[in-house]
Amino acid sequence: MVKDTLQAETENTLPERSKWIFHRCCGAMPGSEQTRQLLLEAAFNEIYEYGFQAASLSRILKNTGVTKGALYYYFSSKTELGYAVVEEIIATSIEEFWVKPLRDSGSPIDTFIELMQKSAEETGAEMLRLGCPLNNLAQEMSPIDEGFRDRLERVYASWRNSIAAALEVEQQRGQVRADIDPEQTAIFVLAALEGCVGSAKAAQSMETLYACGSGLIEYLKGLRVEQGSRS
Amino acid sequence: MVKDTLQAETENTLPERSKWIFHRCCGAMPGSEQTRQLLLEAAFNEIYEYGFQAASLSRILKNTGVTKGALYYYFSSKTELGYAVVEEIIATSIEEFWVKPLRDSGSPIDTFIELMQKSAEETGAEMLRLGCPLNNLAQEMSPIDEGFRDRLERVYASWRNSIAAALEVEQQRGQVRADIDPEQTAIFVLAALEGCVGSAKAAQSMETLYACGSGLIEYLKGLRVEQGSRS
DNA sequence: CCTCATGCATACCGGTTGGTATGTCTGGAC
DNA sequence: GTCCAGACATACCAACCGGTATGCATGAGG
Repeated sequence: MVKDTLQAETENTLPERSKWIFHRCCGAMPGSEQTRQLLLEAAFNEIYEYGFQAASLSRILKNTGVTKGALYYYFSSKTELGYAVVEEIIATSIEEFWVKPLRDSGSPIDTFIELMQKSAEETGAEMLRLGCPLNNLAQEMSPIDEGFRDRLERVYASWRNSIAAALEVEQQRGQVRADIDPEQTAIFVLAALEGCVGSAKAAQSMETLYACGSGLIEYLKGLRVEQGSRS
Repeated sequence: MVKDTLQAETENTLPERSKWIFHRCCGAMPGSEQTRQLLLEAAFNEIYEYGFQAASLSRILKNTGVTKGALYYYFSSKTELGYAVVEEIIATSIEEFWVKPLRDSGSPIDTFIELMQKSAEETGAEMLRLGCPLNNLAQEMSPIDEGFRDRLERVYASWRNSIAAALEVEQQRGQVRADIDPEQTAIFVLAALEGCVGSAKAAQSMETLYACGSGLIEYLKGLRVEQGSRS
């Protein structure tokens, strides 16, 4: 029944949702790469909602209308599917949302603060309920699976480096205090950011998110050189 | 075989580990409360290692030598066992380690920093690998189980309040800047602290833990009123 | 000495899990 | 028309899951 609904006439016809994914992710895709992408997106959602260990392949298959044979044609195991989600969904979305804007920005600290606000606005509700996908996976899987740890840490490193570079740029321009270590500060800023999201999720409270975000923003502004007289 | 090893002669004789737990937790216990406590401790370890959802009752039973009948005699379900772990293991340990020392301290901010260092020294290795038990559970279960969220948030609230109270005390003494809001700052400090532990866990790197901790300590010191001239 | 509740121990259950083996359909090369 | 590989679909599997029903030893109370 589900199958009938999903596979309308020809097998190239996919349900509306998958078409959206199809267009959003990669433009034209050869042959059945759509199926793979569909699975990746569904796996991401499933993992985001339940965590990797509790993520159910059957549920992913039910949600996509894809069968188990197809899944195991593209991914050799649940773990490999998880790895692919990290590398192809999570990594790229962090890259697009944080790393590129920070790299291309004229005043990166302002950009960082704007991205925090943008993130709260755009994905606020989802983030409040489920937290940060990257951090969720890292907390769950880092201690028990090296493969996940490697891949996740690579994403973190890229993110962290983009923050450190931003701080260094502003430092050389004299916009940021000379006595801070950009690398170390970047580590702390990223930790605090993830901590804020996590706290808000734990409390399921938007107020916590804002209170916490304000704290971080104040900290960031405190990194700037004091201008004018004391106050 | 396992059973033979564990139940030596009389059924009051418990393995060495459980005796240690027995003494550590509650002093003399009437009758079979030992079994309950043994289960709680083992369940805590299992949950700490794998998370709640992936925690296996069979593994807990294997590790303790207790049987399923005994477990379900004390706890009506896996979920109730989890709740009990939060209330009787996690809550009390946070209370003992953080809340009481902060409440009884003369200079709470210094005490807080000392507790951070003490925590890194005492449970550093475990914390590096597995993170903070409270935060782990909160991140995993808050979105999907209200019962967990309630109980965990209560622990967080107590912890947070003890930090806010500490800041307020120092503020009234003129040791801490008057322009900060103790409540909001406490939220951020706690978030940053959990963020630091989480980052170190994600990276599985002691350097990250120290770098991150230093960042937080600097932030805390920045809350103090500037003494002497500008510098 | 009998009773009865406490404190377990054992056996079993239906459901779900990740994983696999085999079958089938289809479009393009020749 | 034939062949073959890519792209799935179906059926099945052992392992494990949380949970339950029942059996049984034991010490205290009457």
